[in-house]
Formats: sequence, structure tokens, C-alpha cells
Amino acid sequence: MNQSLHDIASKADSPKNRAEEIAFILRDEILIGQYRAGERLPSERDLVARFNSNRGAVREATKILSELGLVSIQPGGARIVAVEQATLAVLGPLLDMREEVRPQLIIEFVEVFSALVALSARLAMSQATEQERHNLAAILDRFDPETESTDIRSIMAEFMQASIDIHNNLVLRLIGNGLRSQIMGRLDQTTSDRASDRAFIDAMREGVLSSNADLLATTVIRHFDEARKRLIEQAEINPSSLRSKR
Amino acid sequence: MNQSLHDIASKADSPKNRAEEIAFILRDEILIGQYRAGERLPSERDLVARFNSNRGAVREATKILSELGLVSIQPGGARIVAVEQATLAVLGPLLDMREEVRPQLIIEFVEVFSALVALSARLAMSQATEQERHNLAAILDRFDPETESTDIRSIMAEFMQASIDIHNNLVLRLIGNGLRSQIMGRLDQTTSDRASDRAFIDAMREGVLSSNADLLATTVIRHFDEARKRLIEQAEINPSSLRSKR
DNA sequence: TCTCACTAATTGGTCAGACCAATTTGGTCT
DNA sequence: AGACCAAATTGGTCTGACCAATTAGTGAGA
Repeated sequence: MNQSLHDIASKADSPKNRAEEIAFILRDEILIGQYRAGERLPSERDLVARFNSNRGAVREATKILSELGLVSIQPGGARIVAVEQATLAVLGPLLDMREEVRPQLIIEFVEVFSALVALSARLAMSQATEQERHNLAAILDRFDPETESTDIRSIMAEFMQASIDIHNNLVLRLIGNGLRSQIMGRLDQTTSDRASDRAFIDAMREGVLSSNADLLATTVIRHFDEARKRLIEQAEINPSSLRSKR
Repeated sequence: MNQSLHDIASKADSPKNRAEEIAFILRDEILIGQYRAGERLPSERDLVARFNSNRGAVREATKILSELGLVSIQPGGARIVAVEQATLAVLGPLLDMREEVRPQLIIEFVEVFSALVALSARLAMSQATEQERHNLAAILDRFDPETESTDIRSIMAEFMQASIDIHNNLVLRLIGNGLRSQIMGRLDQTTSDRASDRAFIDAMREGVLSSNADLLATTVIRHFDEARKRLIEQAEINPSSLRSKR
């Protein structure tokens, strides 16, 4: 449906060189489950033969996998590590390739993201200047329920960034970096209720201008909770069954 | 069982090979601010000369820096990227080496961690079985205010892990992985009020057994907020001045 | 049949040197 | 100043080699 130019730009998975090309292929194979956790990755020399490349490139590739937390390299062989022990950087690829886990993963993302937005808003309120609060409100004002162009999601992302700039919590910022680069732009356009979006934005606006951190946080949580429920309905599966296997 | 993982992660900065050795040195120099953002990293051949190594190892090293988000490599040269754009993996090194930012960073960590623990507890409560709730309570029961050995922090870490195992939110798990490997084990032993810790644990226990997600969440938030205030006092600086520069 | 010690093969780690394509740089000309 | 071009520099790729550690395989002994 809405696979516009915006999606293409965010498809940031184009390998910059041979090493990344190899790394991405192996990464995807691991995420698909082609190798099981604990299994050994083919030896560097085998990979050289398979990809018709050289050991330098292959070694760079396995180094990348190691940084992603997907494999553990030791003299004698490299072994696959469980996805659960990897880093945030595997989320994007997972979303791209495992159609089955996609809905569940997005729901899980929303659960976490809402808590972080609420936290960020809270922290920002605790020390925002008058000027900064107005800047935040200005971001919210950009939402226009009449036009389809203003995406509430991009506004939330901007709001998140702006609030991070205010409280300047590095930990939160780094987590935000990871989530943004992995998830934003990979989400489908969900049909949301523009009217309720309007109400949500207005409530946030009031919270910002009155510097009411609690109101802001609860508003955010409530809105994302509704979004989550919509997602669960869309998935046409009941949430408990979604939870079990991955 | 997962105790082993926990220990390894705490002091996980010993280079496994020459490439990591070089990468860690460069990483630390970047984090210290020896190169400014936007500046060019010395060329691979220069680095070969400096570290008396070879291009293969140096290239692997710069690959690691690139994965950390600290440098951006392009044909023509590699450039340093602002720390704010890096990944969670830089937190540990930052804690290890920049004594000035340490207190502030720990406070920021507590702010984020408390929100995540609260979220995790909430999610876990929404679908925990009777058995799982009792397991959670059992973890809390391990706290004994009489003996110094039981660290409330490790209990919280375990509680976090156990709750993640229940709701199985991959996004939260991956963020948890990052935070755990970067921060846990690098925190100083803070003198905390054992009596208030006892009250905190008891409140959590009640929340878990009665499956009262709201009670759990607010309890967690309140406790960490107190811890945060203690940290700010310990830093002997007022929080607003802490916020500004990094 | 099983266990253990030893050996051989495999694997990752390191290294040197070469060529290419793209970028950057410095100088020249307009 | 500004536009342009050529040379030097840089990252990307590739080959082939040796070492040390791990692993797998073998065979002897229980």
C-alpha cells in the first residue's frame, strides 16, 4: 500500500563492500535459523570458497557478526549464539526477513517504545525551559488531522528526539538511536483514528505547556496502549499465542 | 546459571586478538576526545606503522569501530562520529575511562533502568502463571538485610531477567543485554539503607504475589528514584549543573 | 568395549606485498 | 575567486604464506 519513497530510503541495508555483503548474507541465514545456536559457522576457508572471495573479506565479515553478538569467534572455530543474546542491531534484519515474527515484534517494540517516550517526556519536563516547552509544543502543532501527509509516527519520533535533546540522557539517547535505526521506516502505515490522534496530540500539548509530567506520561502510555491493541487485532491472532514461540 | 554470563560481561574488555587490541585503543582515544567528531582517523597505513601491525588487523579494528558507531568509513578516509550517535556498547568504556562523566552517567542509567524494570514487571504480571509469580517472589526472598552478601542490585538484575523470560519481549531483552553487559559490574558498591531496601523488597513481593502490576511499577519507580537522589547527593554536585556538559 | 593419551588435520590469528577504484588534495589556469 | 585538472592518498580487494591453538581421529592399553 504505502510503500513510498520514504521506505526505500530507510532500507539502509545496502552493503558498502564485499565484507558487509558476506556479513549480511550470513547474518540473515543465522536469523532465519539456518544454523542453530551452538552450531559451528563454516570455517573461514570454506566461506572463502563459497563466496568466491578471500580470507581478508571473510574475516571482516565474521568480525561484524561477532559485533552483532550473533557469533562467538574463538581459535578453533566460530559458533552461533542465540538471537536472544545479540544486540539491538539485529532487530531491523529480523523485521525485514521473518514475516512470521513481524507482527509480534512490532507489538513488542511499541510496548517498549511507549515506556521510553513517556520516560523521556517526564525527564524533559523536569528541567525544560519555557522556550524548550514551546519548541516541543510546536512539534506537536505540526500534526494536522485533515491532511494525510503528517504522520503521527514521525511526529512522535521527532518529539522523542527533541525531549532527549532537553534532558540529554545519554543512555536513553543511545537506546533511542538503536531503536530508531532498526525500526523506524520499517513500520507499515497503520490506519489510525485521526480523531483520537487529534485528542492525543492535544492532551500532550497541554501536558507540555503546563509542564505536567504525569499527564504527559499517562497520555503517552494510554495512546500507545490503544495502538498496541489495534496491532494485536490486525494480527488476527490472540496475544497469548503470539507470545510463545520465536 | 546465568551467573557465569553475568561475570564475564562485567570485565569484558580484554582484547581477544591484535585487531581488538588496536580497536580498543582507538575507541578509548576517541571517547577521551583525542579526535574531535568530523575529524579524520589516521589512514590504515599510518595505523599499521603506529601499531607496528599489518593492514588486515588494522582493517578489522576499524571495522569494529564502525560497528560501534564511532567512525564512518568511506573510500578516501574514515571520519569520527559524535558519541551521541554511537551504540550502547560505548557506555562501558565511557564508564571505565571518563571519571568526570561517571556519576552523571550512572544517574542517567538509573533513570532509564528503573523505567525498564517497571515496564518489564508490568508486562510480566499481565501474563505470568501462578508458578512464574512464585518464582519471581522466590528471587526477591533471597534478599536478606542482615547479611551484606545479598546485593539488592544483583537481585534486581535477576528479577529483571526472570520477568523478561516471562513476557519474552525481544526488544526489551536486547536492550537489557546491552545495559547489563555495559553497566552491571562497573557500578560501585553504594551504601544503601538496608531497612528501606527491606520495605522495597516486601512491597515488590506483595505486588508480585497479588499480581498487582501498578503497585509493582510504582514501587520500582519510587525505589529507584530514591537511589537516584542518593547518587546525586553522593556526587556532591547539584543535578542541574551535572546536566550541561559532557 | 571403553578410556585415555597421542598424533594429525583443521581452524583462527598474523603477516607481507600487490593492484584497483574512488576520493582527496594541491596546483594551475581562467 | 572560482573552476578545473592531475597527482597523491585512501579504502577495497586479493594472493599466499606461516604460526599457535583447538579439534578430531587414531590406536594402545585397560
